[in-house]
Formats: sequence, C-alpha cells, structure tokens
Amino acid sequence: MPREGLKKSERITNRFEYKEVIREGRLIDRGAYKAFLLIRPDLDSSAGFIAGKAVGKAAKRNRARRVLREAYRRLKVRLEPGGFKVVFVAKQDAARLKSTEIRLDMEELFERYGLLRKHDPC
RNA sequence: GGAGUAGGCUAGGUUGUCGCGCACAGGUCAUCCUGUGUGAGGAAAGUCCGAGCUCCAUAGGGCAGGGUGCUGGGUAACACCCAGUGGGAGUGAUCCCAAGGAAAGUGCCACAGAAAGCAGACCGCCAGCUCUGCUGGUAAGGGUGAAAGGGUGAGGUAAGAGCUCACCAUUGCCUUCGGCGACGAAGGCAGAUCGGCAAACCCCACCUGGAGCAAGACCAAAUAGGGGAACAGAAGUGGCCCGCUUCGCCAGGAUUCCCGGGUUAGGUCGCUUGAGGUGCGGGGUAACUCGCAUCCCAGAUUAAUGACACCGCCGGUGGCGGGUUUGCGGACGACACGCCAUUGGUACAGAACUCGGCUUAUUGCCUGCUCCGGGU
RNA sequence: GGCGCCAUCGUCUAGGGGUUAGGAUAGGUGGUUCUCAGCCAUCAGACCGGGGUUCGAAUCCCCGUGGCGCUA
Repeated sequence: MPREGLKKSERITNRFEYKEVIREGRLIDRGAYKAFLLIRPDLDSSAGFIAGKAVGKAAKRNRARRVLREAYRRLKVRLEPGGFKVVFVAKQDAARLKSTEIRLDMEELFERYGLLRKHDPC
C-alpha cells in the first residue's frame, strides 16, 4: 500500500539541490505557480517548495507553501516513484487558491511529461 | 432609537479521514515503522524604547556626542504604568499635553506696517513759528500684523499718557494655612504691567562604553602552511568595535617548550524554568507587591499547525408561519421574529535567544457613563 | 533573524523655518525649415501619508507606508 506521507527525506532541503534543479531543470509557468522539473532516470523523486517575498508577508508565504505541498502530497501516490526532481515556486495567486484546484493543475502538468502512472492503483 | 465615550472578554467548534515538527517508549538497531503526549499570538508584526544574556578588559576619569525633563509612587529597567498638580479641547461623559530655565548669554521674528525688541511719530490730536510747510509734545483714536508695552471709570492736561486714584486682571515678593511634593487658598506689599521662539544654539538636573544569538562556544571534512604556551617587556608602534584625550590592559623581537590553530558549504550546543502562568489569602486608592499551594505550557532551521467533510456564526435573495401597525373591522403594504432552501463571507495575521512596554493592523460581543430625539 | 540608510515635477536633482518650491532632461503648443533634428518663445507638471511644535513646516519632532543596502 503506497503511503500518502511526505517526510523530510522526500523533500529538497539543501541549497545545492535547489540550485541544481533550478539551473538544469525545465521551467514551466502555470499561472499560480512556477515549476522547475529535472528529469533524470537515476534520481529518487523529491520535491521542494519556495515562496519568495513577491507572494506577500510571512502568513501568505506559509499559506502558499502549504497549499502547494498538500497538492503535491495528494498527487504523489499516482506518480512514478523515481526519475525526477521538482521545485515549485509560488506566485501571488497561490495563497488564494484551494489545494484541490492546484492538484488538478499539477495532474495535467505531470501527465504531459509522462510521469503519471498508466494504471491507477486506486 | 441615534450619536459618542471609557473599560473588559473573545479570536469558531468538534469528531472522522489523510498529513507535518518535537519529546518519550517499544520494535528494527544506517534507514525506517508503531504507539502515546504535545504543538503560534493579542498583536507572534513594526523594530520605536527599556532590560536580561554573550563577547570585547572587570567597562575607569574628562571632553564631545546622544537621551530624558511638572510632582509623588511602581518596577530589574524605561521615553512605560498608576495616582495627583497645572494648562488646553468639548454642551457633556471624557480626552490631549517633550509641561525645567527667556532678569546667564547668543541668535531669529519674513511679508505688511510709521514703528518688531536699549520700542516707535505715517495719518490724526495739541502747541509754537519765518505758515501749500517746518519744529516740538503726545501712544487715547485709525490702519498693518501671529504679536503694537493691561482693562473700565474718574481726576488731570495745551493735547495726552499708570501721570495720579478706585476696582478688576496679570506678574513678582512677603506672611499665614493645607499638602510628603508639584501646587492650592486667604491676606498684604510693589505701578511693577520691558514680548514670543529653547521639537533655535544654549544653561541646569539626571542617565548613557561598544556590539549583538548571524552574540558566542565546540565538532567534522576540504584547503593553505604555520599556530600556541612560557620568559622578558624601556621607548616607539598597533589593538581595546563612531570621535578626541588621560589612565590602564593586551600584543610584537629573540630564546625555550608544545602541536595544534585560522577560514568556510555542513553539524552540535547556546535553546527554552522564566523579573513564568494559575488559584487562594494579606498590604496598597491604584500601578504593583508579599506569602502559600500548584502547573510545565512550541522550539523549527528550504523552516513544523494544513487539507476534506459536517455543524455553528454573520449578511443577501426566495418561500412559509403566526404577530404588530389609524377610533373599530377588512384588504394591501411596511416592520421585527421563527423555520426551511439557496448563495456569499468567517478578520488581522505565523514564534526564530528571552522578557517588560509603546505603536500599528484587525473579528465578534458585553458592561458603565454622556448628549440628542421620541413615547408613557 | 539582526543592524542601518533614503523618499521633492514622468526621470535626475537644488533648497535644512518666511513672497508664486529653483534647475536640467522628457512632454504639450506656436515659430524657424520643403521636411526632420537643432534652435527660439511659451505652457503644464512635485515636497510619500497622518499628527505635533511654531504666527508660519518640504525643512524641526513623533507615528506609519514604501524602497534600498550591510551582516553567515
């Protein structure tokens, strides 16, 4: 049974990892957020979340980061277990939207790059 | 009912599902899994003040610089708080005030106006003369200005003026009374009545060394070749974290001994038990404080509190129900209330070493008081 | 997180208590030219917001807002 949790070990917490993904990954603009996607077969999949000053003050930044993380967590079960790293950068709209809306948008994103599993286990 | 004013409380809820940080216990003993407990604020914010704590030397003297400025009290401390005094705003409840000194000195008071700081003669008024004017006297009147050297009345005079007198206002001094005090009250004396600005320089009193947890201590890896201790220590030099100076402290060259030290992605400590909360009792008008009991209540570091559902709460729209509304009855309309459906909203905002304040942002409600309008 | 600095026409700036806030560029209008540039004339345009001190504040003081820099 696949877990729905998102531990610290499955997140990007290192400055160099962030720089690597942002430098070498592909930039995709999705309106409410931006995503840097780095696809390489040898990688364990992991995700990072950034909310800069442009989003707002501390409360809005926290909200935006949580919404992105929740959306990714819900979606993670249906993604390939390895082969990519992704960094989500929140924009101003992210704090206003619901996590379910973001998840639908993310699903479309991952499907386009072939990271969504063909056979849904659920 | 409306408007206002002061104070206080609150910061949606829970269970279910999924998820996160930390602590403890157990299983596995890299990892990871399970269970239990616990997990943001009144402003956590702005960083405007005050402290603790850490390092620089234990933080010294003088100057400069900076800060504070009615009185008494509270406090670890404050520019904060409480109680008062004086002044100001408002019909009032109530609120506001950096509120010492202008006879220590310097400076400034634009424009306008005759004159603006040892006052002053443009018009006017009065007197004189060599009479289309000039000279002298005069601050009662006009006009200017933010501000023109008290007000009213009488006497007085050439015309006038605290020039003189009475009363009133103000200021200073003295005495008595009340108050710890700021100050207040009463009486007397002095024609005294020659401004304002010190958030202009300044004077007086008091306070003030600097930097800040990215302080500071340690570990590991990589890199480069030095680093530390002891002895000695006159002068000179450098440092001691805004400046100057004095005093003081530390360091250097050589020798001897020892092997660790510096920097930087990273990690550990600092890191949460504290001027702590709650309850009861005492002291005090109050701020606050004393005693006893009891509790442990976030510690992250790409940074933990979220998502979904349901129920609340508030507003809009629609429907239904009973009720109120002119002397009576009825219809319509309006009004508030209850129920149901639907739709939207449910603030400001997120601990980062820790406290005490201030300021700003903001949700819902309660209580006291004041003014205005209406009814009985 | 901590510490510090700044704010004046669209832009860059002067002014540090006193007439209508000055200048340079950019802009509008008119002239010169066959036309444009340039030149000449002329016009419009600002003290970040709110309180306080003062007779009077862009200037002095306090509170806020926005922007920028330093620090491992």
